[in-house]
Amino acid sequence: MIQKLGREFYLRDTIEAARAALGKILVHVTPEGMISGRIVETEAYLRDDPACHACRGMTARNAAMFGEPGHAYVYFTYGNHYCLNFVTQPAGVAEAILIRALQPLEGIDLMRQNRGMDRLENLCSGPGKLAQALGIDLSLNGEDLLGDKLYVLDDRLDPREIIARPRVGIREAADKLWRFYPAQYAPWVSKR
DNA sequence: ACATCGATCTACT
DNA sequence: GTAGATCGATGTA
Repeated sequence: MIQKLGREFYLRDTIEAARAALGKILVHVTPEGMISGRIVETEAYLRDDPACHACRGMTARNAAMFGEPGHAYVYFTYGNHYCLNFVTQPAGVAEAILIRALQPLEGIDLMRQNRGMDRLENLCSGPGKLAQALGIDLSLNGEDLLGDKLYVLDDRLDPREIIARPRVGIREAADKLWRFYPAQYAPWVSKR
């Protein structure tokens, strides 16, 4: 029986959570139908990390990161794209994991429609892409991941090697290997 | 007020 | 491999 992840999954060390999220299934229930995919790439953002949106305190944009764990933090960037994060750690500790790629599972026709792209490997292989494919925007910022609209299902990941690399698109803390993906899912991730 | 730039993606060369 | 899109958040005046 596959279960929705509980609050305790998110209430812990963010790097551990970023690794543990690999293999889990992200589900968005939309009016057009259910869209889901397996999480195959994550990045950890910690409170004192200069690359983290919250490292200089709370603003209107990053407020969700300071809230309860197990909620979504969605932000808009580059004038075009939304990115989805899961808030970790207790309220007041602003940390999160960025969901960077999915292996498409359900609602693939909807994904193709939302993306205007056909190739399966190009539907969710990047944070902006997967948000577009799943129809995720700012209306889901702060959404409870234990609700019925946007949630995460537990699943087993083959206990093979998880690869750790520097995070993508940041200048600071380039020495930190806080981007994770399982070797066997490399075809679905944003970059090798 | 104004300038800069970003946890990106696509199209084009 | 590189440029252009596109706009809100943030920093500087």
